[in-house]
Amino acid sequence: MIILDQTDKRPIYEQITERLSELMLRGILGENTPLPSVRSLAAELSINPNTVQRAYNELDRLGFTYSIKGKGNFVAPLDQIREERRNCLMNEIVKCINMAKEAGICEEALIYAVQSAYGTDDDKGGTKE
Amino acid sequence: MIILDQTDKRPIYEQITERLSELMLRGILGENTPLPSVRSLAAELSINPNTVQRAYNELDRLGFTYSIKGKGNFVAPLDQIREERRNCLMNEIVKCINMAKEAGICEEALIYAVQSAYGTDDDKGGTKE
DNA sequence: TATCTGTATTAAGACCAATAGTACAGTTGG
DNA sequence: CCAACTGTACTATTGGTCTTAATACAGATA
Repeated sequence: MIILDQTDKRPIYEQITERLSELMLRGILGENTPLPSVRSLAAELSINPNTVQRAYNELDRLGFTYSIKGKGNFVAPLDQIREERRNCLMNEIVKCINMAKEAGICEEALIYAVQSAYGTDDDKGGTKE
Repeated sequence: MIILDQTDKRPIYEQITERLSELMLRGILGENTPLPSVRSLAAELSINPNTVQRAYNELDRLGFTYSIKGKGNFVAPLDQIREERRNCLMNEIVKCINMAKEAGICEEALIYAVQSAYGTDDDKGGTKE
């Protein structure tokens, strides 16, 4: 479910947070699904329970999960989270586009990049997936 | 020339590196322009000379500047740097686009964002610049 | 009640950013 | 030549964060 990347320089708790939120955003972990317990995930990853708890705290703070004492941590309803995610991504993309413009990248190159990703360009690439 | 953001959690040397590379990419600091000396910039920013030197090392390593012992640090020829910058930005944008697709953002929204930035959308915004 | 769950706290070690101080090497102008 | 500038290198120390470690307490459940 989770694989830690030792070469990744980011903190372990951040890797866990990112990985789990990714699984939730993709729907692989559905609403109200219980996460592994703090202690069991720590044992599985051979890390300290405190580190797992820190990751879970982050997820809770960000609204990805809710926790019930004595029962566990559970995936929260994520429609609102997904909407925020989209807004956040659009902001990021607008920033990137403006930087691209400033760096001298032409509009057509960006349009083409979008069409390639969505498989709507004339012939190339997007046959798979 | 450089203003440090105390609220910025990134290291000081990174802020300096970013700010100076920005000035160079925009042509505000032209080719072969000498940067402030390690000690003078440190005095100006009220930080340690070692921190400035670390920033200058980064710029040198990235190809933004070249240094001559006893003379100073100078802005490097930047055509190649600009090209690398464009490649880097395009990679970033492709990543963003793919994340957007995965998050459920439609192709049209991205096309519109591009057109808005370049002022080629029908009526909105892009009157200035 | 035993055992699972989450939560909180404190202490210690490792690592990095940054400071401080010193030293050495090359350049330049008087 | 020499004083004063430049870059560069090195060690030591401080402060903060990440992580581990060891407890402790509280709620849920079979």
